[in-house]
Amino acid sequence: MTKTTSSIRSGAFKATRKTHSNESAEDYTELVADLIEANGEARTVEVARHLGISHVTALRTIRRLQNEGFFETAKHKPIYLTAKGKKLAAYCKERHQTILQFLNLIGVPEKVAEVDAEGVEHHISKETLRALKEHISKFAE
Amino acid sequence: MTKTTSSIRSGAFKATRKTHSNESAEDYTELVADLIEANGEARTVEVARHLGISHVTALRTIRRLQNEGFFETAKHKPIYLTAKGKKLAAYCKERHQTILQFLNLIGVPEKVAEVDAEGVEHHISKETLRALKEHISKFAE
DNA sequence: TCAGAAATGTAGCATGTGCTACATTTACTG
DNA sequence: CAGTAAATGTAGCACATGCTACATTTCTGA
Ligand SMILES: [Mn+2]
Ligand SMILES: [Mn+2]
Ligand SMILES: [Mn+2]
Ligand SMILES: [Mn+2]
Repeated sequence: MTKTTSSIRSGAFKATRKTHSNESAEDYTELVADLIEANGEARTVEVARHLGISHVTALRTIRRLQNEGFFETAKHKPIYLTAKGKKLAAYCKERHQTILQFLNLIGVPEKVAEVDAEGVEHHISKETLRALKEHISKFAE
Repeated sequence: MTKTTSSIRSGAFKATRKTHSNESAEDYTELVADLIEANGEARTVEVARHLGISHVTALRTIRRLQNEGFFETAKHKPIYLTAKGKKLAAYCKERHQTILQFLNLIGVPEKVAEVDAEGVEHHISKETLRALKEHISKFAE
């Protein structure tokens, strides 16, 4: 008997891996935008503190994201968002909010909702985001 | 002016990183269980094909998961799930299904739903899963 | 102003996961 | 049962992200 090879759905796994490779960009830009709004500027140590990682890891990742065009920064200077970075941050922040709102709506405890939203957000496509929004308004009638 | 340090929510980021470190275990055990059900056995190449990665990467990861007690296997032999592995696979499969069902309910297109579910699932806590189920039954009245 | 604190940066290490190239073993098929 | 195809395994590379230890620069307050 030859193997049925049960369909092969590698596409979803490939997409998930691609999403993961973009997660830092999403979390870092969103966080940097928040810090700038809250403190007037974003500094590496502060990014590290909020992410719960060492300042060295934050430094290196910020440098990579600068090379990829999300940040602008110089030695011993604060971190600025490029237009590309601002756009990504704004999209992520809005998406993050929508997800939190949804989790809230269906009765997930606040603390848990915050954790789940932080992980889930990166995997929510534009289509699902739209569906979530529509569902929220429909359900909150 | 001293920095406001805008709350510090590093807990959610830490939890997300921990979740990621467990993702392979979840996807691999679920997939291996599926393959055993569909084909009678699970082989490394087949796992690799379904995940869309090289057989070498699959081999190495399966070995790690064996050391962590999810699989049992020997050279040139198929992959078996331990009790621990079976338990994880069953939980993940059920959760995966629930999420797909929910995405379907709110009108996300099939293909997109499959991709989103594959990524999102790992970040859905027991609390959110329960809330999702309740919401599904409430909404599908 | 200037000494100590805070921030930034470098060096070097680890782990997980991705790859190709090549070797060996097992399975299938004529 | 021999020869080929498929599966498995090894070696060795890359990259992202985590860490500590230590060096240097900048900021700050007495
Ligand atoms: Mn996040
Ligand atoms: Mn976020
Ligand atoms: Mn998955
Ligand atoms: Mn899954």
